[in-house]
Amino acid sequence: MNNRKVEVNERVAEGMKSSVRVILHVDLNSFFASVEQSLHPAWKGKPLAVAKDPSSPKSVIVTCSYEARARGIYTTMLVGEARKKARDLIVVRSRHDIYRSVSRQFFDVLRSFTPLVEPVSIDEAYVDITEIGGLHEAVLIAERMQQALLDTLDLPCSIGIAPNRFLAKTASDLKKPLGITILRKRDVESVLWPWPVIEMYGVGKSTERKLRALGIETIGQLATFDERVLVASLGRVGAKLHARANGNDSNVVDPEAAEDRKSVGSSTTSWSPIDDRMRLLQTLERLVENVSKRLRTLGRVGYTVTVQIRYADRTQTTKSETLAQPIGDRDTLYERSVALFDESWTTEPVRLLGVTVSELVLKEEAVEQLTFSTYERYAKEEEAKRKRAQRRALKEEGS
DNA sequence: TCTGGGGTCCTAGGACCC
DNA sequence: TCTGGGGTCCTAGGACCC
Repeated sequence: MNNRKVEVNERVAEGMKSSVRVILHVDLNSFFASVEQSLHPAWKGKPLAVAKDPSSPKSVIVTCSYEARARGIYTTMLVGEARKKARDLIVVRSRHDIYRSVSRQFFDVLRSFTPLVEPVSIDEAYVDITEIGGLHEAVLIAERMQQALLDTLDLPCSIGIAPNRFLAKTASDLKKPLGITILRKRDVESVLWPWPVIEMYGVGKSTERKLRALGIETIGQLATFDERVLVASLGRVGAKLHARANGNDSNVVDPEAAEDRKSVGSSTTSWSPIDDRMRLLQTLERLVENVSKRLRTLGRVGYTVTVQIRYADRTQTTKSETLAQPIGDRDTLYERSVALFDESWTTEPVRLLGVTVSELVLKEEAVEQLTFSTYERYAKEEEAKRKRAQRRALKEEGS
């Protein structure tokens, strides 16, 4: 009996009992640097780094080409350090507007294969190809996708093929640049289990520490550990990591997920901490303008404003406020941000200042709500606010 | 190697309502 | 009138990712 037939039968059987899917994770290789190289072909094959301010040695590198990596350059390295390490390094100013627009084209290329595309960040997406081919055509589809991205956008990518998001994501990391890697459920034990837990997507330094306290060092140990103990120690994260270590991930590819942005923010770090209120407010104003502009482009407004302050000693605080009506315009946003800033600033020198607007809604919907149910909501919120203020006053009186 | 800016999701406590 | 349980919203902070 021919193999293909067996495979197809297997697939049908699998599909009937557990709705097995075929998921791709597509990851653009050193995205910003690749965009710059495609716009300046003379830079191809050369060590190239992208930084916010190439003229400042203290600016940090955001991305760099593989040629730069080969010379020991890495993301977050200071421009000054990098130039010392590679004398012939080309450092270019980052141009986020261009990257965002190329990113949209990237997703469009993926959508020309299937609508089941979920963008997850500026340079990566999940694609569910179950309906357009399934497992036995997956490699072919991945190859065509990779070629299409090279042909139309001149961008290299790595693709992971797997039955779920987590494994697809892990697979795309295995071969860079321009890799195509399949990771089956049955490969989990031999491939993933020997790795130290820190290599796993979703495990950072803090979780690594907690896992080590439980005697867990490898993904295999995590997979076979008592899940109840993990949950007791790590909460929901424990259950999620335990599932992943066993190669399981039930999250589906949801094209709508990226549609509703959760927040828009802007922050800036100054090399020498600032303690002058006027200068801090000027910075705040710049941040507010940036956020407001981007909200306008997205056609969104938000209910919650958050101001973030990081002091010279790296301690950090956030102060946020949820409003009765969503805002987005520069003036109101600035006014609320200043109020939040003044409430939380200790007058200590500030290293980082940030403004974020969240609980976003479409502007039209916000207007609709206003004519509809918002009056009610507004009245309720105001009432709650008054009560809160009253209580506060009472408490202060008492003390 | 302690250095950025953009995000998402989770948790926990307090307030409030039913 | 007192007491309790359950659910939701708000806020602050933590962890993680690219």
